[in-house]
Amino acid sequence: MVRSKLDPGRSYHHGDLKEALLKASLELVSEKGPHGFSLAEVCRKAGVSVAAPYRHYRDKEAILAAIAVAGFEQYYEGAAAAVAASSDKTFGALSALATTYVNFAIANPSRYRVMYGSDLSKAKFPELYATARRAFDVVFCVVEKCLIENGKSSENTYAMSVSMWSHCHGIAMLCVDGFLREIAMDERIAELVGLAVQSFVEQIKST
Amino acid sequence: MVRSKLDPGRSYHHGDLKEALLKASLELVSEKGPHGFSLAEVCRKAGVSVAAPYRHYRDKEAILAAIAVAGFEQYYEGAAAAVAASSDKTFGALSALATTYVNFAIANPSRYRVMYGSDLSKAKFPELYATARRAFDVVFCVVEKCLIENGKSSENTYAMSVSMWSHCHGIAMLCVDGFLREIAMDERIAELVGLAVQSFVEQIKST
DNA sequence: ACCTGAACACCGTTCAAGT
DNA sequence: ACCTGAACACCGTTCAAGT
Repeated sequence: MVRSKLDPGRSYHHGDLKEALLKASLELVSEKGPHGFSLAEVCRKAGVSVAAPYRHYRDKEAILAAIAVAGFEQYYEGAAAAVAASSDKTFGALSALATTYVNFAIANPSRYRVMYGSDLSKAKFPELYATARRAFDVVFCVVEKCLIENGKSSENTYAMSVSMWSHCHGIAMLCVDGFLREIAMDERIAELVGLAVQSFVEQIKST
Repeated sequence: MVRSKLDPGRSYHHGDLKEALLKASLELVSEKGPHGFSLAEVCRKAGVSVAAPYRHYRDKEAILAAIAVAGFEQYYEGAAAAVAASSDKTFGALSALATTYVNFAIANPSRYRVMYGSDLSKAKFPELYATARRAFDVVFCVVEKCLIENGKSSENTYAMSVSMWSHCHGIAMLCVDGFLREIAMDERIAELVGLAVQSFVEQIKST
């Protein structure tokens, strides 16, 4: 492969292999799922040797972490947009957010599972948790607004936000792990999200 | 190894290797987690060759399924006992059930992840989903009682039960996957379970 | 600096061969 | 019927060697 030295974006053999590997990884994980995902096949997809990734990522875990970070960022964009697009900034925004959350998981089941189920420690991948935290803050802000606008103390905002997150995460996880498909509820996900939001609303109104 | 022919419980070399492999698998998955779990190491633990398991389990997936089934059964026992021990058979039982659910996950994090995150299809492992369904039925019955005793229609029992399950599952999953530990909420799990139950109660009372 | 080729340890699975 | 030994394809990781 001959490359011009006047082509600054491209390095020796490949030119931004790091990005190409991430792209191939995102594709492969969507195709084969987290369990079928292998670094070797990513390399084949990217057309490089199996040793090539180690110049750009510490190990397989680091690539999974990159997938996870990309996932949280992608979700964050959608979540922020959903809240921004909502005319009602309290319960309406919360409903839009919950729907966005679960829809993201359903649209990207394998990525979603990598995001949460890869045993990626905070010590090794602080960026991952920072990105996840940024995504969580969207819920936090909406919940806080719900509490304040309804004349409630906001001291419980954190716990209430985690509770709402948990509820959506439970729906999303059961769904992507196949436990709602198998128990015959796949076309009623919207109903479940509705119940989650409703129970949250009733809880705020009653306390 | 010499064995008497008068010893009927023990077969050729090992004697109930199937059970021994399951036991070793349960230990190993608890030690190393779902990602560190390997069939080869299970064989080393059980003192047999790597080919030995294939006489008793179709493949690695089948052993994971056996772990999952054992997990759902163990949880089921605890859940049924918790409901039975509760004097209040409606919201009190529901609260006990939710606590039992999340505590099971926290006490057996790796097993819990195998139960839900192993991509075990209903087609290949119908027994797994039958056992999971049995566990779900405990929630279903309690939720039904909650609705009826509070003068509500029970036509929504199924969706409400799945909603409650999702909420607990979300808390449990975020916890075992390390997302509550990292966001500093590990000693407030009971509070989260309390909020989940409370939101459910308010929802029933208000509809 | 970036990538390849070859090597190593490890794993899942199969199959002929042993008891 | 149950298990072993050997084999095969595959994977993650390392490292000397190439450009």
